[in-house]
Amino acid sequence: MGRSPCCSEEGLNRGTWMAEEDEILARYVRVHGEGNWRSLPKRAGLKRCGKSCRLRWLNYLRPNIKRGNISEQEEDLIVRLHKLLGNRWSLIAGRLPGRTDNEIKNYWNTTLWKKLQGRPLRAPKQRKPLAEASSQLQASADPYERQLQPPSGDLQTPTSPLLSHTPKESTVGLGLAKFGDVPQVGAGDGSSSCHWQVESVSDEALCDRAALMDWLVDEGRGHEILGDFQFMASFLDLEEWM
DNA sequence: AAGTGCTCCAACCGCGTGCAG
DNA sequence: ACTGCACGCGGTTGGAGCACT
Repeated sequence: MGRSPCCSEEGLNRGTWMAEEDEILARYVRVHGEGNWRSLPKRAGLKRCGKSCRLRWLNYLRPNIKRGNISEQEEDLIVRLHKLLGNRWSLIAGRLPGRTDNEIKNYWNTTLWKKLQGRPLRAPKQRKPLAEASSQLQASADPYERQLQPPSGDLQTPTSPLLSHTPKESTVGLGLAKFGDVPQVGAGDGSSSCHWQVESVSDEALCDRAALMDWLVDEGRGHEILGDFQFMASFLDLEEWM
């Protein structure tokens, strides 16, 4: 509905974040937690709009953000998830701990897309060290402050029933959770119809959803399903139906 | 060394959705 | 039912830095 004007206020900083701004934001969120982004800048004393603060926190200052080049394993997962989910970067990022949707989107648009099209790639640019602010944060002993990690390739194990926790994805997750057992794809007649069994929504079912996602992403089966987007369509229909 | 073009990625923008009143 | 706010998402942009000439 009504879109609130954002970043229209005069006198707000734009563009690259300064070290001091990072520090103020990180300290504020550490103390007060995430949320209330709109009022955050005023309360924290930042000359930024809430949106900008939220983005900076989520994409850069949040603890456990994984910096560094995307590993082969991560890349492979991105490709397969993209086949499955399309440009739903936040969902894809939900399967790659420490990676942000923005990062994955950028990686896709710059590197993977070209790779898949067989276009030559320039040698991967070494990420420059974080901005000064971040290196200051990095040096801190505060456990809340960002932890820089090399790409570990240690992908998320499906302990969480949902891919992420935003309301939108929760809805998708819930929708899928209504369907219990892993679907059987490919009825043998060449079609890729799916056979679902409707179950009531329960915690158990929600957990099955994680298993389902793993099953989808799993080597071989992923391709089997993804060769035909009928399966994905089921997801979307389901989403609307919810 | 200087100029130019290209790449990458942080940040911005606009829109959709959920929710409270 | 309607309105407005807050937030999240995906697409796009702009500039810093690199490669190439």
